[in-house]
Amino acid sequence: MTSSSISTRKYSDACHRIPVLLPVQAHGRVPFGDLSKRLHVLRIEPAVLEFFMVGKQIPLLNLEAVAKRAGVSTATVSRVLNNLNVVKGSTRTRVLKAAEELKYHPNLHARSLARGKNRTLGILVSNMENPFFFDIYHALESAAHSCGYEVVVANTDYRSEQLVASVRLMIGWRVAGLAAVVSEMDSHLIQMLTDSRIPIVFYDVGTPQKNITNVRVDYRKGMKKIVEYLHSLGHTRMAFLGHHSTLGPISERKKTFLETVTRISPNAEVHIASGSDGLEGGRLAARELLSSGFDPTAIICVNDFMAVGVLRQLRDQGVRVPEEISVTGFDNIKLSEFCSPALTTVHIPRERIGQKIFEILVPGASSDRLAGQEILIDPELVVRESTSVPRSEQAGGHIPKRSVSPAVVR
Amino acid sequence: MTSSSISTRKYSDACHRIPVLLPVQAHGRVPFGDLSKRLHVLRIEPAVLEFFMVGKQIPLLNLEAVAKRAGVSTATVSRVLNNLNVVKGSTRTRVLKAAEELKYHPNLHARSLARGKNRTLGILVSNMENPFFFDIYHALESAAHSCGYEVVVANTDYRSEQLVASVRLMIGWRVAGLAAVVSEMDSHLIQMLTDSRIPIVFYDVGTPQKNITNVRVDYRKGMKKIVEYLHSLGHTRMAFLGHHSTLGPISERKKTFLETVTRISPNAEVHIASGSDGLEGGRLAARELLSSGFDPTAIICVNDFMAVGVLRQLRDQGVRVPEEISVTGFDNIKLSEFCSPALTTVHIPRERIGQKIFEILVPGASSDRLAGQEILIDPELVVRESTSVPRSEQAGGHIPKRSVSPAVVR
DNA sequence: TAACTTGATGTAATCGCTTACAGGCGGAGG
DNA sequence: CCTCCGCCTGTAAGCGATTACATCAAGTTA
Repeated sequence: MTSSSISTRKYSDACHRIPVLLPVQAHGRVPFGDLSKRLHVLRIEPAVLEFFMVGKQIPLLNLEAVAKRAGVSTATVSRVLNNLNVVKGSTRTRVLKAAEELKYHPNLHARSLARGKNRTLGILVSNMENPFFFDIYHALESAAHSCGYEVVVANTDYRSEQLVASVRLMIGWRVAGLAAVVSEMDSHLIQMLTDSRIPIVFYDVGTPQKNITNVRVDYRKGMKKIVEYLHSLGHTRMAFLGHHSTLGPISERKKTFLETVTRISPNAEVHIASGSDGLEGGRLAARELLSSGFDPTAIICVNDFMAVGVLRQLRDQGVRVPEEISVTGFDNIKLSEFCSPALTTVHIPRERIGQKIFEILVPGASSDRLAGQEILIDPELVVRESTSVPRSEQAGGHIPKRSVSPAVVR
Repeated sequence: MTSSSISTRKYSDACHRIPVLLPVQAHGRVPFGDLSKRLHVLRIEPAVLEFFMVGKQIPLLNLEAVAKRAGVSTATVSRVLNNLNVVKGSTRTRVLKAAEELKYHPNLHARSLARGKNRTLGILVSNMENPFFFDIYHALESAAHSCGYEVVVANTDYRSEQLVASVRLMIGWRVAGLAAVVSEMDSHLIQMLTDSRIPIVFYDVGTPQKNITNVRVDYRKGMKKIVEYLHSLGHTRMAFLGHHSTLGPISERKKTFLETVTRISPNAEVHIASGSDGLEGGRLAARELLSSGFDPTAIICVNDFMAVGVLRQLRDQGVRVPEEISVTGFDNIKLSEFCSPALTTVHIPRERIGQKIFEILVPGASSDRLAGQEILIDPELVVRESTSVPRSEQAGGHIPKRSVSPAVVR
């Protein structure tokens, strides 16, 4: 104990978290600069201090505690908890009892780290509020749970910076597989995912590669079915209502619409309009469309959400559907069956897509080799109440016929 | 090299994952039992074999690789990546360059483990498809992201065994805080969560404790507003449509309905009916209600989802809303604004709830001390198109008045 | 210049778990 | 009886980060 010099230099890497400077004493004098300046560091707003003082989370029990209580080694406890059947029955029950009494829950981070792998899948979706995305997520999760896998979701809100953050997160979590069901993917991110060597499934974006599979729905076929159906009813003045997205599926629907119309109904008049996604988007777009001078007999919407917004707006303006204008959606979300009038739309089998994604991501979940391929899924036309023969034909004395096409009715 | 005895006994704990038994040779003879019996173990279905052969995930780069490339120690790399400003500028850029080139992503499991804490919050919801739950989740996530926190969701599907699994998972992940926005919580689980010492927020269940906060909406007040409003319009034959749930909020709404009716309108006739949750539930319940003999002038639904189902069913049966029957919902989900007629309902401020939950869970996010308390949030009546004076009054020559009550209109 | 501080970085312990490997022990084979 | 096998369990080395402490050079004070 040399009382000559007590130099308590306290240095910590974690200074950004608990920035405490202890007073420094050397030869009994105040060294170097003004001490009060340093102590100032300690004068922190109470709220801020509390924020910084978020200490280590009180550690829960660990394997060792259980092992000690059961009188065995950590290895044995681990073996019991992992259901390795190499442990003697009596030891096993003793361990389980100890774990139960201590209310032990294994630390999954430590487990993932030690195992070097885990049973967690990630899924990126643009908008969980949209039942379309939800259904895929839900089907994926069901399949996963039945095989002991977990699923973590990231909702990107259609914001690409959020998407980047989510991708980083998923890679950081070292998920065993990742499903990207988003519309805002760009090549830079695809590269990042490829590099990560995590098995990936893209929905509707990109091309298959080594660890990348592509699941896509044949939108062209679906849009063709709609246009052909409307054509068979006799519609010639059609408006297509899209939304502002330059990306794949959306523009593909628009393109197919145009192609099909010009092919099967060369004399048709066509109008293309856009709004933002969602209910309000459809509503506003419909208002603009009706005041634009173009007088459609049918409005083909890029998805059900917009279509429901359109229905709402038409109703407000006193336009009867389908007598005056027919409206169609796309996706067949649940809502489309319950809005009024019920929506004629195209069904996309979300459950099958989610299931398929799981089979692709988890090797051994399916007997087929699916990874690295492109998987195409067929949509179906669903005819409900929002479409009928156009008003000119009705005026001409035709009886509105509903069973014109061989469409599926559900 | 003793050629006398080559005993290659291969034993591995991981036998449940890669159950390979190598042939055993001792003194050149086949020992103990029939060798073919053991080799049989090797004869495995190819698919199964592949399943078991899921090797270690190819390790991504780790800190050490980056450190080596940059010519520094792992400590320095860690300091750079954590933005500790103790590192020299030139070193810093060198490290960042190396990390970039190697496409390094830190392993978040290792980070959580080493730090003993993390910035992840968990949220349990009964049904993400219900926009009510989604909105809370979404608000929570927004608040979290703006403070560098992540959010993981677990969807329990109203299944209690799923809830138990999710709680286990969250505890295993050592989330920094957990929001339980579920209706199927039981005391056993609450105990489990209390024991975990994780900060918890319950929505509408349980009582505040040490690490448990309770956020609840004053449903009584909301239901009172609805009944009073209908009463002021002149309704006297009201039906309440609930769903089969013995739990808190649902039965509370029913109870308050009954209390309020008997208090302010003692002569009213009342009918209580039930269905399952959701659109179909409402639809079926409405059908049963109408064929029950009771002839209501107003149907008060326990939530908007059921109300929309009811609207749909009434429309199918040719009953006009609100002229013949008024319908009200509860929650003010987005759909209630877009269905037809737009629904009179009670607005629950989900954004504020989500935001509040974050402030409670993360110490320092708010200046108030919120943890361990009970927080009560006020709902508001939203009058739209689905309610009006009852038909008897209309027949009596009254002019339907919309502005009877001081309700908020949005 | 001696004594001390500061800045920048390396060394190594640690987080909680998994699992390869090393015994100990009892029973079967010869 | 000796040998070997298989069952069961313990020991200890990782997994990939964080961070307390040590170190060393350069700068500052008196």
